[in-house]
Amino acid sequence: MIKNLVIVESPAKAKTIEKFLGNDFIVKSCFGHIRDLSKKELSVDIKNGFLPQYEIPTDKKKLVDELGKYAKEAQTVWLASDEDREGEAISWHLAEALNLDTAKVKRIAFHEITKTAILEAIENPRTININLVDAQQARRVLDRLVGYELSPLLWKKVRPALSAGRVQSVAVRLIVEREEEIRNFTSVSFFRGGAIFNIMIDGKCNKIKAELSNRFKTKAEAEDFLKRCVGAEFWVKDIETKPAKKSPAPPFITSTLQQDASRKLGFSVSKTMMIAQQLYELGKITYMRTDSVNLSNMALSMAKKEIETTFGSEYVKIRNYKTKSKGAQEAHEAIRPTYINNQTIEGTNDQKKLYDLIWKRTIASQMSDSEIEKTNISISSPSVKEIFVATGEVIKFDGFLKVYFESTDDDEEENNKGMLPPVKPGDKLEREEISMTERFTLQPPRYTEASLVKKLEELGIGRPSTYAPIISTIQKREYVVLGNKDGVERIYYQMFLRNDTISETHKTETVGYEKAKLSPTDIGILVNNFLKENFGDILDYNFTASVELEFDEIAEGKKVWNVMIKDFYKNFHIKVDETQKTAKKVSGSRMLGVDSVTGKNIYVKLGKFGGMIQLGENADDVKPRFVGLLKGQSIDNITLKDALALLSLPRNLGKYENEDVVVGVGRFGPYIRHKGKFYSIKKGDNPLEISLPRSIEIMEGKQTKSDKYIIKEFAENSEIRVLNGRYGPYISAMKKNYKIPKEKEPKDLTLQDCLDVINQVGEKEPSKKTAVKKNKTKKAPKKKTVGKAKKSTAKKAKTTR
DNA sequence: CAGTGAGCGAGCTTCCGCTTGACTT
Repeated sequence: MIKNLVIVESPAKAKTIEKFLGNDFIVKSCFGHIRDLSKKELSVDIKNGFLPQYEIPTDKKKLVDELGKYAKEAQTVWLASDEDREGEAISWHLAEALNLDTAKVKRIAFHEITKTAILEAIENPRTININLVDAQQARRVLDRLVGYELSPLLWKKVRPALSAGRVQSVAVRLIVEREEEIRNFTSVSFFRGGAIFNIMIDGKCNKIKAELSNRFKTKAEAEDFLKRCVGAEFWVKDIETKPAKKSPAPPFITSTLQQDASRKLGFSVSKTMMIAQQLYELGKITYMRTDSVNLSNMALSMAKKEIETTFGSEYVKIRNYKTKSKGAQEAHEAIRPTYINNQTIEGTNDQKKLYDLIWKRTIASQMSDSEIEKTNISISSPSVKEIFVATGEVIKFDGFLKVYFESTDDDEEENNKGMLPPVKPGDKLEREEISMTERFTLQPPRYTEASLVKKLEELGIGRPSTYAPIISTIQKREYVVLGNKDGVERIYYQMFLRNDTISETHKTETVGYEKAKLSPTDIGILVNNFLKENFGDILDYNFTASVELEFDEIAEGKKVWNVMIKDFYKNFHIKVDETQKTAKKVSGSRMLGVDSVTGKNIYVKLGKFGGMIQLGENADDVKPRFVGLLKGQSIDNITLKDALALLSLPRNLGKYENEDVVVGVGRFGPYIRHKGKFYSIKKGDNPLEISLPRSIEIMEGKQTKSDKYIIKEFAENSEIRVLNGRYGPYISAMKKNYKIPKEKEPKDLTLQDCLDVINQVGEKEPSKKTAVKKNKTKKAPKKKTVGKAKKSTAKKAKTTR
């Protein structure tokens, strides 16, 4: 006989809470939602008040049965799902699916996992708030209607298996439009002035670096300025010192953790979440999917104590932060260490790094402001009207900067400004050098995973639990790709005035180097244009915000959920029908020009297998010619010249071993054909330019590569082989793969060695659970990690003259 | 492995938000 059953969402939470409650309580987890609309069909009865048809997914059936058994036995069932819209719905679904007697159901909620918070919740139970549940149903049904009516439209009008939705389609739109901005951007150059002055103080020479307060648009103007400075003498005109303050950033929430881990640790969004999940399950940090910057009173007092003992009481400043983000539901605390007195933890390197970041941010959020003194020295000359300014910064009190420095995406070489020498107005300065450097306006940056999350959060689109999945969905659908771009070299001019002589040099720098940035694909651009044209209201950046307002009204009982849905659906569905009937199939077809040899039209369009060039009309008696685009080419930016080059394929390079070597583009990309055999041309070689000798090299290289694939074969048993795979050498036997023991050299393995390995693994089979877990921790973070975000203008100064 | 792309029509695909687990050497 069970007295009390408590159901929470997360199993880790269940474990913790069980410790706080006495023996009269058993705590179980429902692992999130237990019912949903069927995946197979719409499952919304449109004719019948949009009644949702819920079902228990197969992988949840066992769990629901189990919970049902406990609930039946229990005197009281405490539904303790999160206190937000989704959480309320989870409680309601539990009550419905478990067939709970209302008399024995009590709804409780707590925002922090502390004993006092939980006991207090138990003291103050309530009933399920059906208005809030209805708001969730409205959200769920709206998303289903949008997703399941727009997606099939795309299958018909663009390409099968595509998808659209309230969230993902806006995410794609952001990336597509940023790319358009970049394409329409033209970089403008200007000249920035700088100077180095010297002054003797107490027999010591001090240098002052200063910047000219205005810029010049042209080289001529810049040069003119230097000419005017010939012979000029400079004095300190004015000194201004003012105190400044910097305040720490609020504690982490999901989005800010993702951004900071991306900038400082180079983690991808999904990697951050995976490591955070591990830390949470180990009891090291609080819940990692949260939109609240709030810290519990217990956490605040722990932080206070920790700061006092580590840094001193003058470093303490307890603060309450207010959540700013749109649509925040604040069901949890901010992300913080469970025990703030643990400055470090045991664990993997990644776990340690992420914990360190969380610890520092949490601690810093409760520390004093840093106090800075800023000094501006203005320097002028009677001969020129322009003014130089030297700026210096002195930290009077470091405050929170002692532990944590918040970086931003767009910090332009803010070199740490040091102290300035103690000069007085009227001091004469010796002019060592005045320089003019050509700079360029920067194009808008492409989104990183983390900066996309930031933008989505600003728009109130998506939730902490969905940021990482959104990014993977839009990549899985091939709407966007995460890629790197090599920089290009650019020349810039520099002029100097030294000893009243003007000199000029030009230098080169590498710009536009990018790592792990999101850019749209052809299909992403086409789908976005299609949706924007026909469903502009849903793609509107404010769509989510405006429906959220309505959900809030439903939650407050001011609106009826299915009336709201009806109002929305009426116009939406008409538009879907209309588009279905009238819109033409989208291929992105564009005429590039006319082929001078055949006189036929040349088009570029998106075919079943990607972008292609078409020569001639579909309606012609003769079938048109097709050539696939090369990697890096897109239907969006290809030119007639590129198309003509592609149409020149397949190209005969000449003879090798008395047979023709032909280069072309086919099903699997560019290839070389020789004696009926195909050889793929990999990245780095261009089929339009490749030479005969290089082709021969590739053909010969191919043989050695396939040789390398098989390390060892055994005459006695052809089913067992030692192979070289993606993750290194392994044993393959009867379609199963085995790890090679560390102490063995792959190429020296005998058949017996292999059999031993296979048999050993067979013995281990029964202890599945431990074996699996071991595996998991060992190789989990092997996925490619995103490198540290680098500045887009990496200077590689190299004097060429 | 194999070097397409027309058109026909079968049967398939899809949303967002809660949670973790999983047979990758």
